[in-house]
Amino acid sequence: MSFPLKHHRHGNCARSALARLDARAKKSGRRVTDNVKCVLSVLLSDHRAIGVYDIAAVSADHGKSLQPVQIYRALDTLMALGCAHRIESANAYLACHAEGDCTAPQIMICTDCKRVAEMENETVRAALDDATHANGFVLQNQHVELLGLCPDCSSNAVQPAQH
Amino acid sequence: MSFPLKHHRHGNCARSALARLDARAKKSGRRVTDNVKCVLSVLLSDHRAIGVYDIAAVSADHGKSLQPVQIYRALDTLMALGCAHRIESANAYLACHAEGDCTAPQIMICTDCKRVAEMENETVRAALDDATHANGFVLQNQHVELLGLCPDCSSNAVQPAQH
DNA sequence: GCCAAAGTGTAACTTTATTACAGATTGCCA
DNA sequence: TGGCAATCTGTAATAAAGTTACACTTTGGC
Repeated sequence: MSFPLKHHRHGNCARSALARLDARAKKSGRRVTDNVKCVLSVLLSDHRAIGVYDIAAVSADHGKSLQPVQIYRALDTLMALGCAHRIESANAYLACHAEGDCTAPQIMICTDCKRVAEMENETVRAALDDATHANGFVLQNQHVELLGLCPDCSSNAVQPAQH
Repeated sequence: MSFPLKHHRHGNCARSALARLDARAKKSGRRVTDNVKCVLSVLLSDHRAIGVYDIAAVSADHGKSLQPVQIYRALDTLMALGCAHRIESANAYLACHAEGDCTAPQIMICTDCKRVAEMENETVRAALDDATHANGFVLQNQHVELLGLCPDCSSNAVQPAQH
């Protein structure tokens, strides 16, 4: 999933993410509890990564007060179900917007507007497999975080009058 | 640079890393202060990543007591000179063992013995360039951290008697 | 309706990283 | 050569991120 269009119907993409959570939880025998749903809703409110203590603040604003440990637990569930990702370089978390299984996404992070987009590029995956294999390394898991400018911000950058 | 052989001459690879630090500092007009040299020495003592508070402990054992902020400052210098890398997924730091400029390494981390190796694979780099470009994303910087088993640990895994 | 598994809530605490600020050192050049 | 700006140092306090411990509650299967 690439960067969303400026005026995309965000309600739809949030709704389908919640539906995926339900489906996957059922399949794996986990419960979709209030806390989990609440944390995912906060993550879904934006295509940006958000830290745990900010999740707590937003969630408190919405009338549901959660302690850090409760949010970490909810995030563990969401990540186990592939419904959220952790951005290592930002100590922050992100709702997954991919339709299918999204186990090893490459994550693009705009250094300007902070929006985040995932992709699962087959060529990148194959190149990483080959390169690690050539070193005798058995690849199990990966964190690929790409920093740069999203389409909107890079076109603004060459037209500074629009800032 | 791939995983070191078990009995490689570690003194040599540490010495050449310190020489690179001197050369690069001279070129960039920075000073190689005691603190910087001390922190790099600690990093060079192992092909594993080490956290700041552990660097402090090791360095104190060696008779040089450093506060966290002093170590963070030294690491900033080392990273700016390409002599150290941060492992985002471990909140830990690593001496760079590459000979040339090492601005965007792919880092392999053994989940068993914790040793770390860098590579700068051209095919991976090109694949990431292409994939981001196809999304209209201007790539500036990247964190590629690959978790798995190093050659030694993966061969042990299929011969459990050797554990 | 009982029981084990899973989830909740609260508190204290550990680990990682940053801010603030006053003082010392260095290298340049006037 | 001595003064000054830039850089580096040391200390303390604090912020931010993540974990542990533990007693309690809910849930779903039998």
